[in-house]
Amino acid sequence: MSAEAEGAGGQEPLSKERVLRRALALADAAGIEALSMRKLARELGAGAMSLYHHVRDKEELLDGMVDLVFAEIALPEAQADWQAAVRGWALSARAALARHSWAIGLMESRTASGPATLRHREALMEVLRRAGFPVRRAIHANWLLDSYLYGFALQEASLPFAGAEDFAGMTEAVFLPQLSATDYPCLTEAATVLLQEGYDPAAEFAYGLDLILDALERDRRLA
Amino acid sequence: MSAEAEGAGGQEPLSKERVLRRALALADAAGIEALSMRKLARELGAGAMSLYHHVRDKEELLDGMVDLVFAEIALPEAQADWQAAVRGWALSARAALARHSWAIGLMESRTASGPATLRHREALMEVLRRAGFPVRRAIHANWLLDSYLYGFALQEASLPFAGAEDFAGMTEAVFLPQLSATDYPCLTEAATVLLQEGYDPAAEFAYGLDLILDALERDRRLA
DNA sequence: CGGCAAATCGTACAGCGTACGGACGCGATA
DNA sequence: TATCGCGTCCGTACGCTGTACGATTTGCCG
Repeated sequence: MSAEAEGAGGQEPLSKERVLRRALALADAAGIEALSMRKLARELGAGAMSLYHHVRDKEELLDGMVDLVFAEIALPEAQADWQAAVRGWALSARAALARHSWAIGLMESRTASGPATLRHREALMEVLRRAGFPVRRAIHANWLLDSYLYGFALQEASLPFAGAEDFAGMTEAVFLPQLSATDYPCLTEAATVLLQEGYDPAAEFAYGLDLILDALERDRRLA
Repeated sequence: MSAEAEGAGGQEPLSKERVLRRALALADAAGIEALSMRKLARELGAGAMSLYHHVRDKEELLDGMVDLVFAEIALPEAQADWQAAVRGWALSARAALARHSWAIGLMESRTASGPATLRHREALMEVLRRAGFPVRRAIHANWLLDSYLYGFALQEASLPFAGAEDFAGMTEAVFLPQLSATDYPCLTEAATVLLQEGYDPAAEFAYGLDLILDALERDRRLA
């Protein structure tokens, strides 16, 4: 069942790359709290301490995993329409963070950015500068976009359901009864509406993103 | 040095309230990773297992701590100007999350909202509904505002420096050398500008917040 | 073959969350 | 007053964690 089969033994030699990829897979499958050095080593058909020849710490492992997630994000394409470039990048980033929902929670404790993360920050900043944002406004825009992206991912990760089908059942069975309709009228109203119309994280994200992009374009024009 | 002095013994009896407050103080002082049940109990002048009569799990402890932080946030005042109401709430929320920077990282793993958290969500939704947002748009606005708030707090928490004075030294000593100016021209440009002008998280937050509030007001009017 | 460096791993240690069961004090009941 | 139940407290123990240390194995070069 667990993936360490890969033939009969851990033949292919360990490497940072291989360790990181397995760690990512394990976190995806069992959650970040289930990722321990011993379990990871077992999956790789190795002893626990062998991992430390490819990774200084568990911290370094986690750093690498986050950077791997960022490497999945499509870089913003250099094109005439800066809004389209940023939009594509943001949608891709949200999807990646949703695929690996443990990653966003790791970011708070991680202070050093990996190469993939840096490359994205650089590319985004370049798009903004090219679009005509002065440095200072480009910085503001960058903070705003990153904040929205990370915050949305954080909320999405902390939702108690995974897919759209879980949503209906969960809301009806857990949320609404728990919510006193007299204490929280507006929230219950919102929950019932969401229950009827369904809930699509990607669409929700796009809605706010477009609002922000419009606002930034106005900001750019009067710069 | 550690705060368990409080006289000569742990005279005042334990209570969930007291446990939570101490836990919050410990996390503020030593970081969330330093918060263990044993250490917390020692600070309270109690045995480790005594805590479990006031808290089911460490999970429940963390839930309670997060809710305590939310209780520090000023509820949006019901006033004519919905933008001012939301603005005050958001600024207060960002400040609280910055005071307890461990809180935002906890949110990813926490799915159940405490009473203080629920009250804020309800109050914010009520302000939006009263301002004339239809249900669906109010939900969008709520997601957008929460996302920006949480994302900003997350970024602020993951900055490698604490105050404005650390910032200058850190940037000069760590960031810029690490950043190859040829590989990351836009980022180095941004860093040098920030270094000159200084960096104020509260002001940065307000900038993006006002952009969002303007965009939402436009959204509201054409609803 | 010898030898050396890199890679692997067994053992051990301190610390973690917490299950379990016992000890204590206190108000209600007989 | 004696007994009971109950809420609170806590000592001990178990299985797990990250990882320091030193021994062993492996692979390559002469």
